[in-house]
Amino acid sequence: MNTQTSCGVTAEQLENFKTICKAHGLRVTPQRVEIFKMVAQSKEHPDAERVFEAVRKTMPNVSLDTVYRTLSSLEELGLVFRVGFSSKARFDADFDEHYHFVCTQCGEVYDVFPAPGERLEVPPEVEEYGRVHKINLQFSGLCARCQKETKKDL
Amino acid sequence: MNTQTSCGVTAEQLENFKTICKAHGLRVTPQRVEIFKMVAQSKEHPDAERVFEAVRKTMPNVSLDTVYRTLSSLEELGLVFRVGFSSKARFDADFDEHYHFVCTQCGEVYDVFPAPGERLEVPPEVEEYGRVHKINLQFSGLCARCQKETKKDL
DNA sequence: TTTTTTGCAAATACTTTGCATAACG
DNA sequence: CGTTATGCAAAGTATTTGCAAAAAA
Repeated sequence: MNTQTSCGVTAEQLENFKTICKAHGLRVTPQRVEIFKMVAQSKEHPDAERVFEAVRKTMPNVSLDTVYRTLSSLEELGLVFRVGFSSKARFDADFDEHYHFVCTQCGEVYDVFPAPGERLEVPPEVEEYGRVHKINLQFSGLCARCQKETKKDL
Repeated sequence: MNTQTSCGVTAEQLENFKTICKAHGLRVTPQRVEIFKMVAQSKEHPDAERVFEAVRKTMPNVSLDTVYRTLSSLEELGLVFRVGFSSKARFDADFDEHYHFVCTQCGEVYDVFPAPGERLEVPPEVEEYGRVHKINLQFSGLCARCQKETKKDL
């Protein structure tokens, strides 16, 4: 069974990756290259373990912690991102339709209630995948408070 | 400093909670009541630890694992939900605007690319909280494959 | 050669589970 | 009373970290 992980990364993507690494003072190591290629060519939203298994095939002694470290680095460089939220679970009991603004710096979660006219509709193509029970819309960025904090520090 | 956890739960909410518990054969224990009240009245999207601390004030010997267990139960009953995603991190390197359909049963993540006309706009009120760097829109439900599986089992 | 990165192992964070006792209905 | 839920302690996952050796610039 082929879990469709293949397809390949373009030369430009790889160049871009190297350029960005260098621009941030990060060395272009074979581990980083392989890990980036794996995520970039995958269509399966792999977790760290999955990346580890895949990379291990061509590089038998990578370690899982290098995968974790590299994924974090790539994320900081903006070359890769996390699907959804993660880490610890947070709960809500407000079933009125609303969205969240999550601050990437302090982690604060703000509720955003849409004005009557601009509530989100489920696009019809989504229904092809299954029946939607819940919509989760999350905006992320630097919150106003952290923006101020950052300015103060300059 | 008051982290605005208060405000109170309505009598109807509490009645509803009790009714639903009973309907599902779950006992209405003081722990469940307190934990539900805490989440329902909170505006801060608390994590398990936070619920634990809060509930402990009025009920000094609740245990953290009861909080975890109860939050899971309440979630199954549909009285509470998780904000965002959780558990393990999954990565993506496709920066073309797209959304995800996540199957609540098998965990599969499907990409959904919006048609040109129906791309999501950032509602203006969101910008009040901060500058949006990333949008994460996730639909969840039972995927087509799991729907079939479920039918088969009957 | 200097600094960064890696692999290893150990630590940490979050969450779940087994079991005897306590509590609900 | 019978069954379910709780608290405790211990086990699991997911992820992070300290450190010496190895590799990049």
